[in-house]
Amino acid sequence: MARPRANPETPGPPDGVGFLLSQVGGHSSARFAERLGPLGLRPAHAGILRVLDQAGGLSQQALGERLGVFPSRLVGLLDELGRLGLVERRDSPADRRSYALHLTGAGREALDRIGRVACEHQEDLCAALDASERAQLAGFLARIAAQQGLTPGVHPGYRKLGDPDAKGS
Amino acid sequence: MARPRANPETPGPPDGVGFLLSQVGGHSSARFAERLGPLGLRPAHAGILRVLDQAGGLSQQALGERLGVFPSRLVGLLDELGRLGLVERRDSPADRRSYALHLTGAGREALDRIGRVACEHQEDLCAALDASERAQLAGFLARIAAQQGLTPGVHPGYRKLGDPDAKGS
DNA sequence: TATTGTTATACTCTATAACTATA
DNA sequence: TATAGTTATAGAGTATAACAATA
Repeated sequence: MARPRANPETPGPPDGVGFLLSQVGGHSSARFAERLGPLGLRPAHAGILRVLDQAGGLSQQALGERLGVFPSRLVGLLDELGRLGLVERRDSPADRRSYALHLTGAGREALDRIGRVACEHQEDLCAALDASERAQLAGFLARIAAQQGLTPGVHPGYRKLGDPDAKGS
Repeated sequence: MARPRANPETPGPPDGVGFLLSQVGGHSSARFAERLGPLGLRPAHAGILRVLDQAGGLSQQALGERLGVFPSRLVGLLDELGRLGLVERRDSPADRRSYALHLTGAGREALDRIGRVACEHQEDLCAALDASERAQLAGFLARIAAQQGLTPGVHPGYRKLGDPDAKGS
């Protein structure tokens, strides 16, 4: 009764910012994953390398908490990174139960390659925008991310269940 | 040898537009899925309802091709939508193998509810931006989507493998 | 013989739970 | 008893392949 709403070119929310963000964001994720494939890595690996580059010596638990990954999942990811020689599980000096995670030299090189891949990716993705527009877009997205409480540099794909900060209801 | 590159506040691509799009886009997808939960629907259902609202009478094959979904996956999704009474599989007049898919009245109502949910979602998501900025953002995203060859209104989450248009290499 | 939709199967990914060893 | 990491198990989701009915 309110309105028929059928077939009116769908002008409302379906083409709104919410959907466009999901759509273009999903495309960006998929394309980045494709570009990472030839390096033998997935996006989850890249995120770990990045964190360890900034904060070497983390334990698996600390790393898992920072990214929002379950410990059991982290085991496999670190196994793969170890097999590729990019990350080392060194014995922790104080506590013999835990490891101190460190990037190897090859790990830092891989991170450089990932950075170049990310640059190419971004270049391709933003081909429709000039430099000033890209800066504006980055500003908008960073503000949204901050207001929504997203952790800088941490992809929500890591977090699957059980937010630690559930104050909403 | 080139550069140490360790710990320099990560100024380069990691905080670039490519990552921000993935991050905020993933967040948008996750939050929208949460908001859809109480309606008993997932984003994939919403996309189907939307297409059928615009193009009623489609066969499952035609719908699958438009969205990039495998036929076998579509069966389950349409079963669920049928069970909820939102979509009807009517007999096709010409070809008795295929169905003609139609939204029911309840399906159109559900689509209205989804529209309201999407509006709330977008409102919450863009709280950091004023109206003019949201319009600019939407413009940027629409231009990127068009240049990247994304189909309007179709989420890349449907497409999992085997692009029909692989002309790149 | 080709096509529409379906069912059956297998595979990937990830969370939950049980377990080992240290503390 | 509690904690770090691991292994084992199970569940969700989805692609591939085999199938029945119709063309």
